Amino acid sequence: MVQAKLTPELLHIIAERFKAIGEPARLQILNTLRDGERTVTELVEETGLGQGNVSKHLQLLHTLGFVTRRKDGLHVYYAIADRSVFKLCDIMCGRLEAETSARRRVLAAR
Amino acid sequence: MVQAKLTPELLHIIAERFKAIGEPARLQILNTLRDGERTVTELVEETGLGQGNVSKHLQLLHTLGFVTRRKDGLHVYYAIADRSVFKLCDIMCGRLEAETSARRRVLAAR
DNA sequence: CCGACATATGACTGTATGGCAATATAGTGA
DNA sequence: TCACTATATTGCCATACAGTCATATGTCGG
Repeated sequence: MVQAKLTPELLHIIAERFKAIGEPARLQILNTLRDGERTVTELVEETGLGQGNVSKHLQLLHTLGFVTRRKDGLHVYYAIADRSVFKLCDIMCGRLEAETSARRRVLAAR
Repeated sequence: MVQAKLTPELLHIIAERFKAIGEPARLQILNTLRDGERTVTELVEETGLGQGNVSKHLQLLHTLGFVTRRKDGLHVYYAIADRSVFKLCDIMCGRLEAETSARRRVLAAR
């Protein structure tokens, strides 16, 4: 949150996007797309999620700008729209590691 | 998501934390804490949220490591635990701006 | 001890949402 | 046109959760 004016509307928009990636299935989909675009069927196979479920998640991810979508005949390809989403995840993982380290230090001090 | 092994468990833990900040009220609380620790009452006044509501959100934010908590007599002070949460928000805002710019470019090309 | 104050917590309600099953829709080739 | 395939969509159900209200709990000072 840059020191810009935080209107309730902006808070809502930001929160909405965090909520989108606050779902394991959607994170899994994004991670699967990490090394290249995929069709829905491929995502279904690689994630083990149901087809209808994947489709629903993709719709939301597309609507909120997390993935791009292109159609080629029968096939629809989805890909990561902006790789900064992985930066978000990296930061969150870093926090987790820092927390874990802090916990280990507490235990070691006993 | 660093190229580390992404177990379902890790996905869940990461998602849980994104979900925590995927709620406008909690973002508002974090933003209010941005320039210094506050008591619950101060947060209630400054956010306009209900006391019970604020308390509940704080409990979750504390449990997930977003805020620290210290007690001083009658008062409990909450503060930001790790300022990287604002880095998360900055990145998300940056994405929004990029999206908005891209949209303006599309419109201008008409 | 009691009253005031600050905070946490429990119960309830209404709304949102993930996952599933079924079906609709779109595209292709024979 | 029809059958097949890929994908999107709809409706339903169970669960999660935000917000509210009331109450419980802890602290302090007279």
